[in-house]
Amino acid sequence: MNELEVLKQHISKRMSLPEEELNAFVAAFTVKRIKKRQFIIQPEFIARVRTFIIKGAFRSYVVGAEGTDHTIQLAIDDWWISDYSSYIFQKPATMFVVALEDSIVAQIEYEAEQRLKREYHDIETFFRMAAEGLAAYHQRRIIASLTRTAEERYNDFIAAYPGMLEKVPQYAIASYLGVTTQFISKIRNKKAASKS
Amino acid sequence: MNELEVLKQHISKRMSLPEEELNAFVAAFTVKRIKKRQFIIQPEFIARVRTFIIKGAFRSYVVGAEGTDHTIQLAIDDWWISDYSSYIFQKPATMFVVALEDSIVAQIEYEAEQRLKREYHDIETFFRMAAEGLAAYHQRRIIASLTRTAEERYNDFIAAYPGMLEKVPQYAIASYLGVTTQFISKIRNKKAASKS
DNA sequence: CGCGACGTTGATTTGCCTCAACGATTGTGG
DNA sequence: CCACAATCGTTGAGGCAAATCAACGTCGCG
Repeated sequence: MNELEVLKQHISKRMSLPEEELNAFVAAFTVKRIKKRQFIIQPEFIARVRTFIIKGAFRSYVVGAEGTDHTIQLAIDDWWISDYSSYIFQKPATMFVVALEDSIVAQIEYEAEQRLKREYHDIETFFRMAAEGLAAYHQRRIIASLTRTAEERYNDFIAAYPGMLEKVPQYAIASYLGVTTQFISKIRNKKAASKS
Repeated sequence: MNELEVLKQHISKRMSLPEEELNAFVAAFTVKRIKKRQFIIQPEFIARVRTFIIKGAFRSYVVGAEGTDHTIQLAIDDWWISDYSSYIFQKPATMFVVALEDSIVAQIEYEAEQRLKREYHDIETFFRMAAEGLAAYHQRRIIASLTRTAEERYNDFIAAYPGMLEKVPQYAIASYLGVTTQFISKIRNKKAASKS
């Protein structure tokens, strides 16, 4: 039970729901433990659940034609992760989603989510707002990729998500930003040099 | 009235609504004519309306530090356009949105949209699905920018949106794809050469 | 007609990648 | 619990995709 408390607070911070409704919502989730390097989604399979991270870290990525992988999302405590398109449209995934460390998550089945949204107007609203926030977030990332250099994007990233630096390996951040790990490395030691 | 027919069909294609609800929805929109080069959104101002394009073409863009502009969205008949973050969060815009040709649009006020979503569960659902679709669309663009070369992105773009090529000037497409017009030009004449 | 908007072409430059080799951790099987 | 292998990050040399700079052609429109 206790672990779902985190999810409960995540929800009520965003939207005030009547006690009964909040309980019905949270009750639809199942807590699960995921080991480091374990995949929760793989290409070809349909993402049947939406995953909330109670504690831990995940990375979603696609593998390009040349075999290099590209990070689509990085997520730690109190975030959601999935192959979004696969989950929303219930079509085969194109991404991998893997745990970067031993994690605890809460998952809701697609059908259960649909039922809740149908039954409770407020929960429909909750997911509408979540989707809007996600669209806005994606758009900021697009703007950053169009307007900023690799070095600026790295600095923006660590300023915006300081928690990520500790939990997430360098190569994941590099590939999220669309640069090589070597280049990140060069940025870092340039910064270190300029500080002394 | 007649012009709102296009909007009506756009909505009912995505979601079947009871006649009464559909009418209430469409009635909340106002038809407007916008001249080429006219701005419907500018930085600093709050985007108070969501705009559906009945006929025409628009471009939204931000101006980077160095003064060059970067296209965030291109939209033609049967699409929506706005400074999304500004509209959703009712905060000052950071983008320009400008008509690329004389256009006819249908606009809904933020408050009216909120009221409709509160009153009709189905309309809440409509906007939830719209936001999800947008998030998925943005995500595809992010994946393209991470995994594909400029040339591939250009070819993908014209394959996916052939209608854009005719209505939208080259420089707008270039800046949407994150490349220069010169580079697009080189791609095109390379393609022309290989065809002969 | 003349000017501004739009596109083209070629020469040069650059931000970031690739390749390669090497430390420092972390993890794991014997 | 040690040894050896992965995993992860660093450093440097060389290369390339796409940008920048510059000059010119063309169309549409006031």
